[in-house]
Amino acid sequence: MDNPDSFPMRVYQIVAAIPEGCVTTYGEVARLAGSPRAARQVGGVLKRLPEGSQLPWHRVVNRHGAISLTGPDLQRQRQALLSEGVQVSGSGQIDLARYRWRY
DNA sequence: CATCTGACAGACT
DNA sequence: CAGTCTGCCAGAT
Repeated sequence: MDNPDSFPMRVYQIVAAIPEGCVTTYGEVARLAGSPRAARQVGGVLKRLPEGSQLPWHRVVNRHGAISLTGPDLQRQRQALLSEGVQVSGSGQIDLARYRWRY
């Protein structure tokens, strides 16, 4: 297991705190995790989430408010967001000004 | 141990 | 507005 201060663990705790019906960006998660320029690693952590994780990873999008995944993965994230009231265009575009979570 | 590769972002050209 | 470069850091090769 990772020690509590590891980057992955900090990311887990932050993402777990994002309220339902809201979204935030990879960069924001990285910033809150204490590594303002490690946005890319946030994606890396979420990508390797253990099977069956209850972490709301779908509430994390890129700085443009767009879903960064492609193909079927994009549709899964889109559906997850739609089901909790977040409007998402067919291409995966979200209105950040409206749904962005402010810490 | 050296390199490469990203679910990104910000600064710069 | 579209490329290009760099920081960051875990995993894979």
